[in-house]
Amino acid sequence: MQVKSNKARSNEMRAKLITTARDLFTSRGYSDTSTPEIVKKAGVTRGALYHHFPDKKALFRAVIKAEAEKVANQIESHSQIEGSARDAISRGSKAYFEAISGSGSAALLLLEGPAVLGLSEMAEIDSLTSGQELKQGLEHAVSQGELANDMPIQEMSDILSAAFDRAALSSISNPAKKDVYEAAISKLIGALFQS
Amino acid sequence: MQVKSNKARSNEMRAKLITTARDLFTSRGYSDTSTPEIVKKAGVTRGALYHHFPDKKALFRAVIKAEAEKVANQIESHSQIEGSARDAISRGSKAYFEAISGSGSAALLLLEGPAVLGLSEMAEIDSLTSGQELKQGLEHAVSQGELANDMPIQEMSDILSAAFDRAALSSISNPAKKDVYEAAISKLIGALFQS
DNA sequence: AACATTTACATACATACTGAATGTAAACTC
DNA sequence: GAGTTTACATTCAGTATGTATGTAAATGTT
Repeated sequence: MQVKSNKARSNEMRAKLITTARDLFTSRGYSDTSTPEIVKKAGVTRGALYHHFPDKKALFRAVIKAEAEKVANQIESHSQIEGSARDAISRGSKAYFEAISGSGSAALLLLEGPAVLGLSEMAEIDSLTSGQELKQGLEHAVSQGELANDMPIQEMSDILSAAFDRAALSSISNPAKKDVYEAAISKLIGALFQS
Repeated sequence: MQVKSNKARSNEMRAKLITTARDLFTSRGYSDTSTPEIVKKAGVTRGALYHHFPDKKALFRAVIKAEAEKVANQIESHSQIEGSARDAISRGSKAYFEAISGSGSAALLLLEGPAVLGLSEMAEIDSLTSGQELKQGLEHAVSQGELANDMPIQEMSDILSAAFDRAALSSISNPAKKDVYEAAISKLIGALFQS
């Protein structure tokens, strides 16, 4: 009689490694977190880690993907598509702002991720999770005539999301100014729609 | 009779280490560049490196500061303070965009720097070099009545510069779209001033 | 149900890197 | 010009990554 199936064992091991690594990467950063530390805290050996992940970077990638999905889920649960396109974007950006600044892993997603995996891979991960929402919002706004149709949607969405990311990061290192950053974002969106 | 003064030796050694490290950090990133590699390419030993810099991160910091100054100098040589505040900001942002995307070390300054040194230290370095220009431009615009006086200048400058940075990075990984990103930035600035 | 094979992991090892300690020749000080 | 400091080179200790190997349990086969 078997105690546990291989698939279950693997899933549990992967989950344990990912969540443990997440905590350490979050508190100490990628390069200052060693694989011996991770496995020690997880109560396993490096053999397990290197059985499931080809290298340390792959574990990091898995952590980033899991976190990106968490953020995406939280956003989705707070987004409705009603009212004007502008309102939808305002709500969406606010939801993103809250989700990422409350996630406890903003630095991971917005600083370490791009540096370790590169911008293009991060963009790919984002596009699979939450990155599409803003772009779709802008598309909708253009199709509704709320924005000029010469708007470069992809690129504007790209640079706007960078502005949102920075607002979230700055809010975290300076919580007293969170409202001001939120206001700055609102102003920016408002300006875009008024022009 | 002495051949070379100590001060000169030190300056030359530091310069050699910094420029060599710059090239390697740029092409392979911070963590994938080892100090043995750096000193080998520079034709010296690790003793020299650790004599001049307390650790690898300090060398990286010196590289970043040198690059930030380069960018700042290039911007300064292209900036004039004439015309409206809005025009000044437009020209300034364009100068920044050109300087950073042509510097060959955009990824270093915008991706590795924040991840390795942290956002707050990078903000400090920026403030000593080029980071003040946008903020001053916005201040000027408010004082001239070109922008509403309830504008949160510091925070808007912060998130706008993040948008500029992203535009530069995206332009580098997708050079065909450079003009479009430039246009997106112009549009964003224009929107801010029109509202 | 018995045997063969694959999976999941632990252990052991080779290699490489960081940073500190130590040594030495040249430059500066008085 | 003797003593001290500076600028490096060399050596060493500790630790990290990734790989090779070993082993027990699970799974597949007949």
